[in-house]
Amino acid sequence: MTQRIRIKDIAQKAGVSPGTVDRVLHERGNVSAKARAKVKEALQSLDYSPNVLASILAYNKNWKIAALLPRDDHDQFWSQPKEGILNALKAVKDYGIIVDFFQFYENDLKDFHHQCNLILEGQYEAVIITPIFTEQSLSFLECLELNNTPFVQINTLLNTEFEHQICYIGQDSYHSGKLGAKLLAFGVEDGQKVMITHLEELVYNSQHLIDKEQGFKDFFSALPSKSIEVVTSHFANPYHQSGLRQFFKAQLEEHPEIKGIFVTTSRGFRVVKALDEIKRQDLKVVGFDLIDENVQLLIDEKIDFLINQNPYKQGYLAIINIFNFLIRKISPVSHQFLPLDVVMKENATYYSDRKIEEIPIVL
Amino acid sequence: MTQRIRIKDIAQKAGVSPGTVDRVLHERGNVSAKARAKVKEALQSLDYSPNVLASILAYNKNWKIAALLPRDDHDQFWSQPKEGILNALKAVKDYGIIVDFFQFYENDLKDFHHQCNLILEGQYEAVIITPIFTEQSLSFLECLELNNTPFVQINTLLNTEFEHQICYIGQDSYHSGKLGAKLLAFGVEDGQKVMITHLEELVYNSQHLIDKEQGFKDFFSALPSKSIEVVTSHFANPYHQSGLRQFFKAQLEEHPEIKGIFVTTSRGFRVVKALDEIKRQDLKVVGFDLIDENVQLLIDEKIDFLINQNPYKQGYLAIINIFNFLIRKISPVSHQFLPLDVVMKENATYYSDRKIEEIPIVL
DNA sequence: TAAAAATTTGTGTGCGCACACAGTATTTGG
DNA sequence: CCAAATACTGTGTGCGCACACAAATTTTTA
Repeated sequence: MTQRIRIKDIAQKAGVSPGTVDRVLHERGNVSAKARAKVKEALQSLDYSPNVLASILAYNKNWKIAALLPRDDHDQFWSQPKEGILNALKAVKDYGIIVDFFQFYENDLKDFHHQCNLILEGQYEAVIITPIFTEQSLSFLECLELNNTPFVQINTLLNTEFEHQICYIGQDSYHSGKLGAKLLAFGVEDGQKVMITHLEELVYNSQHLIDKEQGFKDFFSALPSKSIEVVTSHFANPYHQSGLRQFFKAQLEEHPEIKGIFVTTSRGFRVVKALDEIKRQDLKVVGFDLIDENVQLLIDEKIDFLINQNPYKQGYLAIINIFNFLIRKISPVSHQFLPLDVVMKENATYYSDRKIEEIPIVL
Repeated sequence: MTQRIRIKDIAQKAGVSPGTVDRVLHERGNVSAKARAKVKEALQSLDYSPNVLASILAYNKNWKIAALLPRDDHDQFWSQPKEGILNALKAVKDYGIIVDFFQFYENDLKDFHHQCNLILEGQYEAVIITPIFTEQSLSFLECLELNNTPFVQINTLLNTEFEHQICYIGQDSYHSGKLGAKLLAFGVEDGQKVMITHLEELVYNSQHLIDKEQGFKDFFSALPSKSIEVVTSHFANPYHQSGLRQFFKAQLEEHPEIKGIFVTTSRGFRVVKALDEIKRQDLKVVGFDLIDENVQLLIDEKIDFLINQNPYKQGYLAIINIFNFLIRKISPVSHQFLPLDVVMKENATYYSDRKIEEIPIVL
């Protein structure tokens, strides 16, 4: 029964009242130099650390947080950070943390802008943002800077210096591109080609896609053993299946040496579908994200590898970091790169089943 | 500012005193049927959930937990679950959780037995055990059953039914063997051979090694495209480097078709060293665990893949689950299989750097 | 039917901390 | 040198809950 040191114990040791200790701890001033010295010494020698439970209970304050994410009704990927946020919330709700969601249509700049304004009006104490539109996100973050509102970036990193940025949580996109290249290279011989495909509207307004492409290309240009050419392509509307089919047909006719495709978004399953339709099941496919359709194709051996971006964990950690920052006054590591999980048929279930991840919630 | 519902609110709504509500919540009896009904209804309609902070604070009780692990002064692997336990502890120490470590020499049955006895004498409220010796662990767990002491198994699973087992946390060894086989198969052609090597003294008293071997063999016997023979071997003393060299020399001379080696323990780096000494750098090597020596060889491209057993997380989750079980009265999922991480040169740093994992600590 | 016993209910205290306020010591200025 | 201003210090209350104990009510018994 190691007795924990309380403020009262410090006060006794220093020969002052608990109130004085409290003043020193919170730097509220109104403490004589002599008393402060005695208290500081007692704190040191008894190795005091506050009982956070009691502290929070006494604070009796709520913290409002805004979460700006794409809507998850069309794209299963975006339901995962949301789920992570909601689960982390279970862990910290007794600490007074409240989250409001602001979700925008993934291709709708105006909607994004609108949601940003709603957040600015709402007076939040911290913001979680998925800055998938580079320019618009930058101007929003500048507003937050002016408001002294701290924020966390998840999923996509805008690598600008901000005073009030708490941290970035997500993948190292550049290295995920490199890893994708390595995985694709397993099945590709000297002299053959590989293709990198972005299925996205505004590719070059999306930093993470640019970074993935760079990593992918750098891997192949640094390969000593084989010479493999990289074909770059993008297709704006991933929901237009017949267009997608035409697109791949044309690309593959132009480059018959292509043996593998790297899909930089979570739409790998659409690519496989298009390839199926044009009877090209022979190509290696490496994609991103464990959404149901992709995992099924992994099991069916139509996708070779998926790289997991840990979207669930991104949301979870965003809340935890905000909690640490706001309440525990702990400044976290500024760039938190989540693991680049290599998912294949043999280990897929251990990633897509999230039952374990929900357990570690500490109330 | 969503006002949280307190016991006081329930009492008011039900027209009774807070004491009565408390009695209903904790099923302490001494409540009339009428009062109980009113309280239960109020609890339902107001959707009460207790403020755990306040609850724990008022309990003012400590929980003693024993952790039985191999010593970590010879084997870096075992320092990781310990580290996980210590970090989880930071998260829950304010809830009154205290851990004592009992560490035994990894090859010393007597020492194991001795540590078990110390735990039994110590009156612990829960136990974390690494049951690497099957028989001896079973008899220890039976003692815990008699004492009504709940426990968590980590790392190795003894798949027996126990009444007081909280859960198992660790890898699915069988499937990790299968995964290892798949990874090794990338570099092996039809008609060639692969070897599985156990570097351990008491192989067949260690359930996880048996399971890995089975998974490994099952993969190759189910392979439709190629026919690859599996050579099974074990070497008792991993610290005897010259013996190890002799051992591999003999094995590889007997089976010159061997193109890859699967090492079922964390001693892959010793295998590579032995292979280096007999000038066989051409073999593919797949091993386990991100200990420094292994990671270095991964970066040097002398080990092709490592499978991460997440030992840190095992320790971390053990504490969290015990916390949930003892304090929050939540019975967790009985078998928590951690992901089978595929680690290679390109993503190694994202696994071996544990700075992020330490952040999510709540509290 | 009254007293004793058993059952049910309400009140008060403490967990460790944050913060308000009252109380005491020190400094300043006329 | 004394009052007023200022600087410092101690005490008390509440956060929501668990639990002990006192008070009130009902039931049992003679």
